[in-house]
Amino acid sequence: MVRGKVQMRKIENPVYRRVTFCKRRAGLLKKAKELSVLCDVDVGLIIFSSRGKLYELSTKGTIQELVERYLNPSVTESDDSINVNNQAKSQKAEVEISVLKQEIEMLHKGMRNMFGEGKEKMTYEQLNVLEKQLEVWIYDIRSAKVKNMIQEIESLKNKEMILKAANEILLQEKSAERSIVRIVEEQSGLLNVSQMM
Amino acid sequence: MVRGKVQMRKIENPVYRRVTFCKRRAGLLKKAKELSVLCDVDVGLIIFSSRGKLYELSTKGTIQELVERYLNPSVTESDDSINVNNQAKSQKAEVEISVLKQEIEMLHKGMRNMFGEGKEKMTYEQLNVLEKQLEVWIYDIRSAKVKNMIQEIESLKNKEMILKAANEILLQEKSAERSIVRIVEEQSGLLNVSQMM
DNA sequence: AACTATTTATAAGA
DNA sequence: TTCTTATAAATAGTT
Repeated sequence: MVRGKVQMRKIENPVYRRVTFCKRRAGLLKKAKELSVLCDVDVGLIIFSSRGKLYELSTKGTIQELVERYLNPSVTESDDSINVNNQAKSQKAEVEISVLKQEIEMLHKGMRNMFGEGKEKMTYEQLNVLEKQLEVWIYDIRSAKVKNMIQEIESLKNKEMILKAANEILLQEKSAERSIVRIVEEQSGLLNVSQMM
Repeated sequence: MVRGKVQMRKIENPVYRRVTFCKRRAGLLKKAKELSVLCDVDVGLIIFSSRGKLYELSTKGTIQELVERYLNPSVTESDDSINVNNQAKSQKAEVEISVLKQEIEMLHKGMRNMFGEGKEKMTYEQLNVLEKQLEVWIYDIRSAKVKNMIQEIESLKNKEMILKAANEILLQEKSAERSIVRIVEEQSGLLNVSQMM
């Protein structure tokens, strides 16, 4: 029988783990079907056991079709820009993902720390004070340091753009001067002027 | 309260149906996560509401990856497929972002609940401990975010240096070519070559 | 796989 | 939506 709450972490004993997997898997599949029937929605569910065995349910078509149905609606772009745009998107997205992951990591850490100790007593008053404090800290971080750094980044990006433009102009001028050299060479009958250097 | 068994068929009243959907969906997602954690398995779950809204969970990578793993155990990237792949990546990333955002939302919710429910418990002593932990937490967030920005700044500074060096080289080459033009002018007896432009 | 003491989910009500 | 609460359902530990 059930004795106390179940700790939400991997069951280490492989026998118990397999039994629990079997029971809960059945329960999950049942619940998924029920949701689909009761609420008239489409549900796809895939479960990979640790040894690669697959259990799946999809209440309409195949799982793949469900996934495609999710992935497809959001794409309407001009043909030309799709590749570039996709790559840019992909990169931006990767950055965003890493930022979000960090944020999650930090939140997890914070939660763990808090739940580790924060079990006993604290007045509502005290909690309010603490919460305010937290908000102030967050505000400080966001508005002060981050702002500064964003400015620096912006300024560097500007510099980069200016330098790139300068480079382009220099390259153009250079090629123009090369043409002059070539013309002069032709007019003066000299060959291999560059050997003079 | 629950009155008698629930009939396993579509709930006709749209209001009840939506409420039930909301509750059972949350339950199903929770159970799916629990199964994943307790039994160390990978779970993918997609739910389409009747109005096309999507709710999804995937405990490892994206749902698409899970599906791919099912359909296509060994996926290697051929040159041809890079574009397609970029698009897929971009979309995958979007899915992942939505997942991460959901997770963050949940964590925030958890935090709020903690503050909301922790009424009138916790001694002053424990409050101090918690305060210290919050400080640590904030510090972590700060250093992580700042680290990211410092990296970006470093990378931009590098770019700047490279561009400056490139500029210098271009300038040198340009002036060298000018010299050549001058020499050629002198040797060929031509004047004001620049007027040719 | 079957049995139950418990926990967990959730339908209905607010 | 969210919360509360009575009841149904799921399931952990045991046999």
